[in-house]
Amino acid sequence: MLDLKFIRENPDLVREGLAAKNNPFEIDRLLEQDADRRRLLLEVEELKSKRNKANLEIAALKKSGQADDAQAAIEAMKTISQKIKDIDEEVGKLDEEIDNLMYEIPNFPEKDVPRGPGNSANKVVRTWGTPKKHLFKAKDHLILAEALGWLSMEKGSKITGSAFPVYEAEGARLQRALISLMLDRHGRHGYREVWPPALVNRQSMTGTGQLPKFEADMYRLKDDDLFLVPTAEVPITNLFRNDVLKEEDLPVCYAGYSPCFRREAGSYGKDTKGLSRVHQFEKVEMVKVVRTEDGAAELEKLVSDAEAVLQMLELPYRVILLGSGDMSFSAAKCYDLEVWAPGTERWFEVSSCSWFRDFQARRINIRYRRKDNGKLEYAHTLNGSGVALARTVLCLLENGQTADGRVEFPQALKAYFK
RNA sequence: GGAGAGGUGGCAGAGUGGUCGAAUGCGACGGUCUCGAAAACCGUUAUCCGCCUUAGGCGGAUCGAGAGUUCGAAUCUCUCCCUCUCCGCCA
Repeated sequence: MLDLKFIRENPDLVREGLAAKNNPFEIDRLLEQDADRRRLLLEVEELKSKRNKANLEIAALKKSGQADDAQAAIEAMKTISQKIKDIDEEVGKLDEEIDNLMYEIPNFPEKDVPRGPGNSANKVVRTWGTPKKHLFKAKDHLILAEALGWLSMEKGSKITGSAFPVYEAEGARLQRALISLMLDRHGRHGYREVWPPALVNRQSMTGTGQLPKFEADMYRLKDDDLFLVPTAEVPITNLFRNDVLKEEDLPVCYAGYSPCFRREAGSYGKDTKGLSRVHQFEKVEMVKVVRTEDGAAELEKLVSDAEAVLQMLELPYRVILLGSGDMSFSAAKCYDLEVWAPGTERWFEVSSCSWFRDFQARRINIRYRRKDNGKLEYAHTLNGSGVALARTVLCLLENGQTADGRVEFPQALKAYFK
């Protein structure tokens, strides 16, 4: 969430940012409630101050045996106490309303994020490799992999439901190999490997912003009020919930694998062929907690760490800086990595790298202590896929296919097939 | 799943209705002493919010979370969460 004080002091800046994000959130009501709250606070705190003083007097009177005077003071305090209770209740109501609003206000984009509705302002900032064009008629990954016995959507729908892929033989080993390759590469570059739970509680989902707005997109275990993680971002970022880190320990970088579960409610029939949009996929996620002044630079590093994986896999890709209208709720700046799939003949998003500024840290209370003055400060958080398996597998299959229906894997991956 | 114990400041640990934001010890930081260090001694040692303000000051809140009783709650009552021990079950 944003800083209420910041909104109070920079209402125009916030208005512009939210409008650019295609979410013209009405902050006037919020500011009014905030003013009301502070007015009431002033009033009730004065009463509480009075009460605290009276309490001391009552205690002193009782101690010195002046029971009558004490009783009179107690009687006098009854009305004040009642008044405090009433105002507190009002303040409490306002607090709740303000809180609810605060949770619904999206982050505003950085200044250098191109403005525009929807994906209209998205910008390709660089490309790597040349999109492959096979000399033969390229198959799409589904036909290819089903023929090889590596993938079955049908078996998945029999045992679970639609869009739950089953991988077999080389297809299954490919999953395992990719996870290892990615974790190894990130481990060599300073990311601490972590294997988080795939189920998280409501608090964690709220902390990283999936709740309350997107509950319908999540799988939920009703009896325990637990959720299947949509990304390892949730458990890994929440690892730091309520923590106070030392400035010297930043940046902290974690990389972890988790299965990712997405209900994709409302998107039935939209690019649902094969592996392009599934309810369960595997992903290695990178998460960083950094100093406020390092956020921008760390985002660039994060993107290049995700790119490194694609380069190892010899997959041609492009880097897209998302325009203001296409960014997620919590992001301040975001890059997507898209890989060309010559069979399906389109680009697939296999990674999304975001910088949240202190938006997440504020929700979830991740702070760090400054070394020079000992002050506490909200940290900046970032995360990025490094990278998502299902679509990467899709791209590996379609890029690596041969005229006779086999698949040639990149050198770096072969080491993991031994 | 059953039975029991417990959650207090960075840690250990006292506190069962009234000058308790909280004794004491340890740790950390600053200082005295020392060529330097140790020891000893002295001092400091949370966070959030609001108000006035240049520094700074004043006030409020916080003892797992929430609700309640009371003039007044770390202390009493209720609900929830978590941790530990024993038993059962299990990979």
